[in-house]
Amino acid sequence: MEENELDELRHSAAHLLAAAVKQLWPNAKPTLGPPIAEGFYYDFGDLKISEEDLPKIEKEMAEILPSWKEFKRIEVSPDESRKEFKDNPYKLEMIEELVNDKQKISIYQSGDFRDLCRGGHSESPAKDLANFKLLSIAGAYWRGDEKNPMLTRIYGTVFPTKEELDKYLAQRELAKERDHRKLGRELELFTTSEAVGPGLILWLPKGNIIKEELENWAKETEAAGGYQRVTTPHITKAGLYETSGHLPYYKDDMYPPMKLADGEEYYLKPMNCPHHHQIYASKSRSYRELPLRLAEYGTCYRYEAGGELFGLLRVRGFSQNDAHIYCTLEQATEEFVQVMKLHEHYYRGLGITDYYLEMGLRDPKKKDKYHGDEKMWKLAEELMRKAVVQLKIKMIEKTGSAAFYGPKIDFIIRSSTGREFGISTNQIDLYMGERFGLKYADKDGKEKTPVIIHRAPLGSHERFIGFLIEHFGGEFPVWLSPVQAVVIPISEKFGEYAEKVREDLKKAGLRVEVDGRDEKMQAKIRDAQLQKVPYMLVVGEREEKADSASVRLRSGQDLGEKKVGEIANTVKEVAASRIIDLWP
RNA sequence: GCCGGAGUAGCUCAGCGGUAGAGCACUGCUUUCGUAAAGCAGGCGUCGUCGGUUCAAAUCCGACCUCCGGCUCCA
Repeated sequence: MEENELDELRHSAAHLLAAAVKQLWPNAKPTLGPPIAEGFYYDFGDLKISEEDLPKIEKEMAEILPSWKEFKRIEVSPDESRKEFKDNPYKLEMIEELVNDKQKISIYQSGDFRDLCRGGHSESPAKDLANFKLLSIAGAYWRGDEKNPMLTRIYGTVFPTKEELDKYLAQRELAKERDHRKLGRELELFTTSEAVGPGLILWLPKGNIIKEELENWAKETEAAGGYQRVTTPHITKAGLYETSGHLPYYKDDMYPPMKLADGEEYYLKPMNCPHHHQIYASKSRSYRELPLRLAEYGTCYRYEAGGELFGLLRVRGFSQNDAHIYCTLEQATEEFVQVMKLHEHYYRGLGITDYYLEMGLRDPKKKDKYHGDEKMWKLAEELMRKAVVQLKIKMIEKTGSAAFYGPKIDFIIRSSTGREFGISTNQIDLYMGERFGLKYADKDGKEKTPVIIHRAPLGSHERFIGFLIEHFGGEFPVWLSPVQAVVIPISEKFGEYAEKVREDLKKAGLRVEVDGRDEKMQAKIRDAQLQKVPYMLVVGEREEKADSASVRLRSGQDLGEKKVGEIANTVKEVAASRIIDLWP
């Protein structure tokens, strides 16, 4: 089915939903009901319902549906429409907008239900709309503006066939199973504590292994890419953010300052850039030093609004895979290309194939929200576009989502559950160098201001690991697996041999545990399986005699008996090469 | 921050005015086992916090905190 046909189907289902709601709650005020990526929603004013009402609404929808032979378009005059929707201030507002824009006003009628609508419906709704399902209920601001009243939104979906609907619902279930918050608890990766504070992640030993492995990878990769590592403190004087210009924009999103006895105010750092700029400024720089690439897993704190917090994906404290590249204007595009390639290198390594770019541009109606002159904005955009063109990565544009000091390019990656993660923000920044008075001596002896590239390919540990958990469903590649192998003695008699196998593998640098509990082998396999341990090494009499272990992969595959030396070498190789396969 | 929902054992959840429950996990004993759960026994809790109503509150009411579904926001 064509995309717009699917949209028509979904938009039609939104009408059906509104009809059912009107039937059940005559005072409800339908507002807007568009199709969205995975279905549709309809927003209602003056409707107070809960999830338990959804089946009732579905039933009503099913009852109404057979009477919907078609959508009939009726053009009406402004006055007629004002009269018809006199009780619905939201529709009246839309009518006035249509009148102002000199647009025709149309009403679509299906069965007994009439709705103000510009059209785009299925041809024979009674037939087409059978496979719908209401999914959830939520609040949403009228017109998406938080100053407006809160409406009640009902989400649903519809598909041309029952098979497609079932498939979609199964996918939703899978995503639920893979939710990083659920797996994070079950696999003992991270936790939070009310005593510590919301949005502040406590990494458990197993989660910390993933964090450190990633960090080591980034350090290695970036060292090879010419980055130098630095470390900067977590707090800083308010003046630094006055210089950067962030303070007026982000004061409310920062933890309030600590006031010292001498009157000085210190903030927890919400980003690393200004600190790195201070390192740049610590001595006089020559063009010969450029590009100067300063990298740090910098820990930042942002006081995100309470309702924003979400597992590992939106937190108040996070460690960013951050770096700033100081370079000449001529070097900027090539450096930016390298940064993009670095992203792709990381993604390839983790089997992430589904990603695209989003370019954040200024909202042309709100130019006073941004700093810097027209020329600077145009040039920054141009330099970044030049880089993107070379890489042929799909890019969409989004007006209004630039930083206050320049356009930006975000990488959006999609996990195997379909969830999208905005993972890294990149910029060619022609503004902050000036603002911080950064200089270098050029060939001709003149002082010039460096261009600054901001980049963080792996985003923050928190969000990136949140992504990885869902992407792999907890089945991490061997190099990231907190426990790489479990030795399972089939009875207590082989406990000693199991310990010896563990020692041998430990010597090879692997993370191995022995499950020495007084349980049946089947139970131990089940538990290792639930912990998603890549290798289960079963040992009994045969293995003890042969200095071997029977290898079961978490895929369920039984590789049979292998010499301990071979297992150690193979697993060591698999881990060291950071591949995703378990047994090449 | 806003709308809606929820907080009971480590986890999943039942109980909804009259002395706190189950399964899993945990501990002990029996069992010594060949590729996804052996059996028996035992300990398990300020029922999110504070306040109120009541002879009596996990249960009813209020405020706050935290979490969940969204909205808005994300340097």
